[in-house]
Parts: sequence; structure tokens; C-alpha cells
Amino acid sequence: MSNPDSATQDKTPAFRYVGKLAQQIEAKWQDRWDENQTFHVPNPGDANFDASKPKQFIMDMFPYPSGVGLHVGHPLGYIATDLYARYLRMKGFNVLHPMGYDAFGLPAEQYAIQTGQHPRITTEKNIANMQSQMRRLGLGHDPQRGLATIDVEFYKWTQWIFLEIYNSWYDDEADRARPIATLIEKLESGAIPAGDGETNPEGKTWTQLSQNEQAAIIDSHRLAYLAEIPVNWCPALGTVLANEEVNAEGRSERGDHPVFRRPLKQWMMRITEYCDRLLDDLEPLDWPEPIKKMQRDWIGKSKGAEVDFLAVEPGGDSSGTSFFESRKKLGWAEGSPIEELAIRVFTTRPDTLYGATYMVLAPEHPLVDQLTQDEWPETTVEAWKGQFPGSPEGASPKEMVQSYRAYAESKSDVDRQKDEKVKTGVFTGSFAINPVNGHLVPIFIADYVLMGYGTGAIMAVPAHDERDFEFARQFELPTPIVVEPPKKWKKKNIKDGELVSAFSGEGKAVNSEVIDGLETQEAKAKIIGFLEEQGLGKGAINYRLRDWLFSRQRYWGEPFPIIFDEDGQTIALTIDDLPVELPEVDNYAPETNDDPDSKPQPPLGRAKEWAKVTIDGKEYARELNTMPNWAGSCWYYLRYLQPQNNNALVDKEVESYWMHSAKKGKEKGDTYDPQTSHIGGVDLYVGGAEHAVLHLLYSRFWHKLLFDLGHVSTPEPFGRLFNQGYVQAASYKNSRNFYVEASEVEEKDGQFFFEDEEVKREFGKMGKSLKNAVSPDEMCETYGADTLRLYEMYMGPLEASKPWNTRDIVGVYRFLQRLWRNLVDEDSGELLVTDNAPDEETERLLHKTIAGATKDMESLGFNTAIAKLIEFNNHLTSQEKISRSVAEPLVQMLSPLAPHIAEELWEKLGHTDGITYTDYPVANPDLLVEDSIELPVMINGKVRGKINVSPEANPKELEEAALANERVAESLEGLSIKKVIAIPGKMINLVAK
RNA sequence: GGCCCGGUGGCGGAAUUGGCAGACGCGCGGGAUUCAAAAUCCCGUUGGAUUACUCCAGUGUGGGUUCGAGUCCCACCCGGGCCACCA
Repeated sequence: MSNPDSATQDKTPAFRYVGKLAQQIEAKWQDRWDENQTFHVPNPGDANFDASKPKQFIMDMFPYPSGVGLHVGHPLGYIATDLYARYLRMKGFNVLHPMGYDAFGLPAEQYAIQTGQHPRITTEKNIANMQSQMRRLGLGHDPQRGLATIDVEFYKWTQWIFLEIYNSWYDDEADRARPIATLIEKLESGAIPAGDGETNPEGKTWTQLSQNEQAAIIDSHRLAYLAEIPVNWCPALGTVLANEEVNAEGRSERGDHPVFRRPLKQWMMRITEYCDRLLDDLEPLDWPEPIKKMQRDWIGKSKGAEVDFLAVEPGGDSSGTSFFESRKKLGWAEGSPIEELAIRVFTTRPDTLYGATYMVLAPEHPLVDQLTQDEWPETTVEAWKGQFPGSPEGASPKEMVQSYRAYAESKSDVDRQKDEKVKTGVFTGSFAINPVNGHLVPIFIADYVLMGYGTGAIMAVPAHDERDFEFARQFELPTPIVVEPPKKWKKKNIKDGELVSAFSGEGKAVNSEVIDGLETQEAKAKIIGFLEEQGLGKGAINYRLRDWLFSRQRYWGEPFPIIFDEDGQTIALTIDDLPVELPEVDNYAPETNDDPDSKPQPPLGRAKEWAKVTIDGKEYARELNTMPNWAGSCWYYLRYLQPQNNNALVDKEVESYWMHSAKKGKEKGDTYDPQTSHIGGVDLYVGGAEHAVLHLLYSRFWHKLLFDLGHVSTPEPFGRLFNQGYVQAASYKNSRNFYVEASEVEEKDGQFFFEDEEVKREFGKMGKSLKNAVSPDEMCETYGADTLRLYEMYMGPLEASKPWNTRDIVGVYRFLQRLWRNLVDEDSGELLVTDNAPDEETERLLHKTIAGATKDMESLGFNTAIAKLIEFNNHLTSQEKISRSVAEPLVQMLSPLAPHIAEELWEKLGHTDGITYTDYPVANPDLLVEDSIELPVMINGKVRGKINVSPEANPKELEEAALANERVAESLEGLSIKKVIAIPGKMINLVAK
């Protein structure tokens, strides 16, 4: 056939709702929306602002503009927020619903390195492509509030926030961040001591200190600071990497190159100052509970005690059995040299202190050198002398320790995980005194103790800690019980009088002098009191969260607004110097090599001219690192409020309107009523659960900083968070374990074939790598965007992961076709509605549908909302002509879900102003009440009959009606009723024997 | 290893506070329409027994609480996710 379309073209009615017509309608309304700026919402102070309306700020996690474009999995959340935003507009809210791009980052830079093209060019091209894909889906984002983190006018404010953080300190007294000037006041007045032993060893007063000394002390308080810390250094990529950019094998996520832990001087952010507030403020947030838990775990607050163990002087008498005696023997007094060898440990179980039989320090612990002896003490057990692969034979403690440290450093994280159960370590040759019972305990180093947590040293209580127990068994150390385990446990875990595993539960303290007989919680409190009295320790709290590594050796990121003078003193630029724009360079690639000991060379160093700044004839060097990808995403939501403001991050009045919490308190239950549940910040933030900790934690941290400094009016950025599920899809692997193009796989009798070869089916997250991506453009072409939107929402609940199945799309496609055909003549395109009133049944069903759909829309239950519309539309299909008074609310209910077809029908219904800002239909409660309802009658819990009664019928009436039922009577033959449970409006249950 | 989430027809999924399991859609079967097909419309569709009325079983497995359990409790199995020697 020369023209395959001609046959179908002749027969398909001109106004049948098929892909082609859908596309025409969609293009028409997308243009109309643009022309009218339909989705732009004005700010307070703007000409058209309607101050009488309440507000809703509905937002997605903004995407990275990838070069391959969207697949149908990406817009799931965007469609949901668009639906919800459209619904809220019809409910009379001022709705802020913007979209932006998280556009700095490694992929664009890598592409630039390969092609030599500036990353800005490719990134902007990708953004334009994604924008047109989103436009085609009919997403109603505010056209005047778009942004990208790479826009100079945007990152100017990212840099400004950095300066605000740099120029502030954490005032513990006020429990908030304050400008650095207030710190200087306190230093000058002596309210805060001028430095510590490290920054001010001679204990000078503030005014006696030199300028550089003063600067060092101020720097040590700043919330953004430079520090030399161990970081993930990847020489092959030439950059340091964040932990999340390093995979489980200890290699770079990108390129699979080796990564080394090396101490390097980097920018840090003092997020640890905010641990408690980040923890406490989670409570009132309307967030998924698992996400809150992940944040809590990440912050990792644990309560316990810090206890000082004193190391015994080399060659000291080790025969002491009581602490107080040892203390005397050792001549322990204030200022005695031995006091410098206090080893501080952190423990969450101070109640087990009497069971501490040895100590372990992290291999990097600063006291290790001092503690390591030249000779093994006489009492050294053979097993203590070193257990680790490649330990030298017959070595001295010094050699052993040195060798072990080298071993531990070389060990990758994977190796560590692999032999989690097998402990390694070395005895230092030194002993310490257990402060409560005076026992001498050997001091080991082992890599199961981490320098980064607590004090980097532990007291080991092998009977009550799994890890300590494992170590003790290997190193032949005693395991005395100091917490009484339950009898059952003892039966199982004590064999031949020997402990088989550690008891880490709670119970009565035993063999513990002052706390004997106390339950764990009381014992903890009492022993902490005792330690504090004796000056041996104190109650303490520890956090797992570390300060945030904030610099990268990359080109494609925000430059720091920081310069250095010739002494290396840090100098912050001011707002007038912003933005600090990225320089042009001829090569975007970082220096790369294979040498783990090489130093990072930031690519910005190549911009020799840019890197030097001359101010008042003096030369300064620019900071050459750039900010991490998280910087822009930490605060972008605030810029949506007023992206064009050149004088401030955002105007106070504008910020307060969109962010400020007018009403407080979270409603119990899962449903969310935007009228009453309002705790401030963004009203709905939708995105994937993969950002549970990093982005959402960093963002909360910055927001709290900005709150402390008076730039925002709410303590939290996102009042309500919702995690959408993933779109999964079938992927197919051939016999050589390669993925094959899923779209070309054919199914025959439950088996799958690709090019006649049988392939295996799996299910996974949709994406390029599994070769199972389905493009939204393709779907829009075949069915139209409205059908695609409906299908994505109809697949299942928004929060669930569910498989994509192109075959199923026809279901919602047919729904739209049927609805269209119910209202429009397929041949003439003319409207089919009548002005006559609908029949009562239809009217009742309409109002039931309105009530149901409203409830579903409010709780983001779009799948069931659609089901209700389908059900109602199916009912209408059998009617000759649809009443206008039914058609109009139906089209309105459809409009958030399938806005283009709804606009078109609305126009056909004779309205000229568009459907977007019309009022969502309201159910008439009178029509929701039925005269008579059908209730089940159960006998012994099994349905034996149905009765028709008034919904208000009382239990007595129900019982009478039930007994009058023929089938019920039959089933009751030979039985006598023992009990009747009748619940009005629900059911009747007859208990009979 | 720890913690979290989930398991309902051939498939995706519905089921207020415990109260008629399987809404709605896909697929499948049957019918109407058509010269035929596509499209459309109607009927059926958890399994088993039954001509039928109807009966029995049934929400991963095993126990429990209850007049009544997909829903609550205990133990276990399977799948997915997060963390992983955090003292």
C-alpha cells in the first residue's frame, strides 16, 4: 500500500479521541496556558496578588538535566504534584508550583572533558530538552519562577549563603548561630576564653594576641572552616569524593577507580553543632516515619559517659588491686606527669564498668606512641603480641604497633567488612587502671575501634559486648559477668562454665560494688553520679554525625567567595564582590595519576589570571576548590519565592507569606487536610527516598542557619515530605548475561524471546542500563499526554514501586475515549449534553463520586480517585444524553488529572475563561444519605443473608429484620441464638449453637 | 548481622476505627453489531464442588486474641530498601 493511513483515515470519525486528536488538543492548550501565563502566581506586593486566599507551596525535588532525557519513570512525582497543585488551585489556594534544575555536577564535567565543549553549553541544551518534555506532559509550573543552580544570578546567592555561614559562629548559650561580630565582643570581654591550649598555649589575654593569633581563634569558631582531615582521595579522577560517591568496593562510583583515605586540607561545615536541633525538630514534621528514622540514625545520638582511665607509668608497679591503693602507689596527684596519660573513653554502658578487662585504642589514636613500650612486659600473654595478616615474628611492641598501623591503613573498607568477625590487634605493652576497681587492664590497638567516633578509645567489656567478646576470645582475655542475664539465656550461652557469647541486654548489676543489684537504667545513673563525684568521668552524649566536607577539586561547581593573603590567612569577600564567576579554562580535567600520595590539583588553578586578585596593590590568591553538588540544592526552594530579586536572597514579606506557618499542629492519621495541617515550610515536597539523609539533612541544616541569622521565618524548610515509589520495568538478559532491548522482546506461551533466542525476565528500576526505558514522548504520540498522566497515576499508590506495563495503558485511554464520546459527537464534534435535569440515581452517584474523589485527591490517592471517575463515567455511558449539571462537575473533576481534554470539553460546554481556576465541585451531603442500605446478616461470622434496612435502624430493628429473613431462618434451623451483635449501618452477627 | 517496608486472582491493584475480600483497569472467555475485521456495546471471570439454588476453601506459613482478622499479637518463610565493628 502506498499510503497505509488512507484506509483508516477514511473510516475513523473526525472527532474520535485518538492520539492524533489528543495531540492537537494538547498543543492548543499548552500554547494557551503560555500566552495567558495561567500558572504564574503573583507574590505579595505584586499587582494581581489576591491576599484573601490561603497559600500552598507544592514542590518536586528538582532534577539533574541529564543528556538522555526523561523516561516514563521520571515524571511520576512531577505528575502527582501537578495534579495536586491543579486541585488546590480549584480549591481556592494561591498555589506556588515551580520547577528548576540541579545543574552543576560530574556528568556534565566529564562530558566536557571528553568533548572539550563548555559544560554550560551541554547543560543548557539538556535543560531546554527536559523543559520541552515536561511542557508536553502539561505540567503547570510557574513560567516566571524557573531556575538552574548554574545561573550566575542563582549561585551568587549560594556564595552569599556561604559567606553568611563563614561569618557566623555557634553561640551555645543562645543555642543558635550568630554573626561573628558577637563572638569577637565576647572574646574581647573575656566572656569566652581566648582560645585553648592549642590556639593559645601561653594563655594570653585577647588583646595580647597578635592579629594572626586572633584570627586563628576566630576561625576555630566559624561554622565554615578549613581543616585537615582524612578524605576520599581518588588520584585517577584527580578529586576528593564524598562518601556517597565511593562504592561498596572502596572504589569510585564513576569509573571504578581506587580511592584512598588521605588527610587533606578541606572546607568543612560545622553541622554537628545542630545535631540536637536537627533531631528534635524532626518530631513535628509530616514526613514518612522511615525517613525520619534514617535521619535519626544518621545523626546517631547516644547517651552514656566519658570515663578517664589512667595509664600506668612504664615500669610502674602493677600489683595494685584497688584503685585507691594504685593511686597512692603511683603517686597520683594534681599535675603529676602520669595525668597526661589519661585515656578518655566513651561508653553507652557505664553500668558495665566493673566488667572492663582491657582497653582498645584506634590505631591512629594520638596516645599510641607514648603508650607503646620498648619491651613486652613479663605478664604479656603470647596471644597479645599481635594477631593480623603479615605480623612479624618475634618483634618488639614498637615494631608490632608500627606494622599493625601500616596494615590497618592499607585495609580497605571492604576487607574490614569481610572479616568483621575476625578481630585483629596488638598489645601496646602498657596497662591502665580501671578507675572503679583499680584492676590493671592491658591496652591494645585494634581497627575495630574507629578514631572518628567517640574518643577513639574504648573500655572493653567482653561479657556484655559482642565485638569485645570476639576480641577477648581471640586474645585470651577474661570475661567476667557484671550484668545478670536471664536464666534462659544462661542455659543457652554458658557451656561448661564458659561464656559462648556476650550478653548485651539489660539486667541487674552484679560483681559491681556500688551498683550491685540495680537494674541497668538505675545502675547507669548511679555510676555516672559516682564517677562525677570522684572526678573520674561524667555523663556524656555522642553523635555519629561528622562535620560536612564541603569542597571538591572540580571545575563545574560554585567557586568559593574566599581569597588568601600571602600568609595564607583566609579572607572572605563581601556581597559587593559577588558573584565570583567561574573562569574560562582550556581544559576542564583535573590532574590525574595513579599515585595515592599525590596532591589534588583543582582545575581552577589553570585559570592563572583569575586565580590571582589584586586589592589595593596587594596580591591575593583565590580559593581554587569548588562547592559540592549539594550546595545549590540546599536552598533552591527559597529562590523560587522570588528568583528575580537582585538585592536579597528573597524579600522578607514574600518569604513569610509562602513559608511562614500560620497554623500549628499535625493532624493525626494519614490523610492531610491542607486547611488545618500546617507546620510551616514547603507544604508538600515530593521526591525519591534516596535523598532521605544527605540532601534533606544538609538542606535542613542550612535552613536552620538562615533561620538563626534572621533570613527565613520558619525553623524547617519542608513541612510535609512525600516519597514516591519507583517505576519498575521488566528487563531481559540473554544467555551471556547481557541485557537486551526490552521493547524488542516477544512473549510466546509465557516464555520470552529476543531475535529468536530465549531470554530471562527480571524486574528492576527503569533505566538506560537495563535497556528497558520507555520514553514519554513515544507515549504522548500514541495516546496523548492526558492518557500518559492518567496511567502513571492509575498504576497504583504514589508511594509504591510498581511495574510499568505499556499494555495496560489502553485502560485509561479507553476511559478518556468513552468520556469524550459521552459528551461529544464523534462525527461532527458537537456537544451532546442536555439541559434537562439528571435522574435521581445519576445525581446521587455524582455526589458520591464528588465526595470520594475529593477525599482521594486530598490524600494523594489518585489511583482510587481515577477509579471512581471511571466508575461514574461507565454509569453515564448507558444514558442517551448527559445532563449539563452532571457533565460540568465531571469535567472539572477530570481537569487536574487530564487537564487538556478537560479544558477542551469545558470550552465546548461554553466556557471561555478556562477551567484552571474554576471551583472544584462540592458534594451535597443530602444526596449522600441513602434511604435504605443492604446489610449482611452473619451467623457465627459467616454471611448467610442480606437485609435492606434504613441506615439508622437500631440494633433491635436490625435483629428483627435479620430473623425475618428467609435464608437466615433456614440457616438457623436446629440452632439457638446465644448472642446478637448488631452494629447499625454495618452488619448483624448472630452467634448460634 | 541490625533496622525499616512489603507479600491479596493470570497481572497492576481496591478494601474508615477489626465488620459482605477482590472496587477499578489489563488480560482472558462468551455474546451483539459487521460480508469480514478494527472499533464499540453487553455478559462472565479467586479456586473447588453443583444442572441449579447453593455449599466448601481462600489475603506468604504456623499459632493466638475476638461474636468477627487481609487488618491486631507471637514465631517463621520470602521479596525489596537502608545502615553496617558507632563502643
